[in-house]
Amino acid sequence: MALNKKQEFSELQNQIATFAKALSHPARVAILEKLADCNKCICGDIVEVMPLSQSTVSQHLKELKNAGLIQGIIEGASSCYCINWENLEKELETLNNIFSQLKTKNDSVICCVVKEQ
Amino acid sequence: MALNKKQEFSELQNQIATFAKALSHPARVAILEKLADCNKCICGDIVEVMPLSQSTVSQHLKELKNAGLIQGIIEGASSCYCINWENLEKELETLNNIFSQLKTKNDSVICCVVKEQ
DNA sequence: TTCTCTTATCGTATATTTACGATATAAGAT
DNA sequence: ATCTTATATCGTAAATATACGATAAGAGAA
Repeated sequence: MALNKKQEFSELQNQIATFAKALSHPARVAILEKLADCNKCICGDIVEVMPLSQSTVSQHLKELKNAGLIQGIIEGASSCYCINWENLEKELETLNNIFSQLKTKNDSVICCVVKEQ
Repeated sequence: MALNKKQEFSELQNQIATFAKALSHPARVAILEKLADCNKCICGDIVEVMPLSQSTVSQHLKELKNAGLIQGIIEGASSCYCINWENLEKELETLNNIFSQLKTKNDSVICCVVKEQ
């Protein structure tokens, strides 16, 4: 079957999973690094430094855009991409917050003791 | 085709992608929340609160374990799972570090200007 | 207009992920 | 020894992701 059970989880759980999924391929991490690095952010420049075809890079760009982590604008014949820092930092904060909350909870609880081996 | 190109990316890019992939399904986020919350961490307790079958939950637990985010020990007939905070926090820090470094770089650069629309 | 250049999308093949039921395994109870 | 209980693994079906070449679409040059 492999039915989609994602809607059975909370909004927040899905939000974190969606953000993480956007970062779950090294090519997309590499694209974000390149976008932060280059001062023109032209699609072709990204393709040039990636070990992937133009169409595959375009697909990864689309996924990052859908996740809200980057923005793209058309500049004549080419497209210019930028990191959407507002969203990216918001997502990062959500991720950090949830784990620091969990840590606090976990510290006050006697959980299974893992013996050193 | 769909050849695996992951080894063409850097160690760090792959490390981040692997961590993100572990968090890229809401069920695995839910498991981490449950592990932080319950004070017994028995596999069956997790299965009970999840909208998934025992075998599927077991599979997700295995992935979290492979990513180093949780640890499991056998306690008689059942298994007890715990969050591996040391690894989890290390991975989170790596993620935070890379983006704060990128942000610093990006701030000093004239990137494509996105017009407000 | 026609040619070229750039990027997005389509079609498609393959790989991986997700999900479940069935089964194996191992511990504890009877 | 047999039964039960708990969990991991196997087998498998379906969904999704990854990757590429081909093609479409739109801009700018000739």
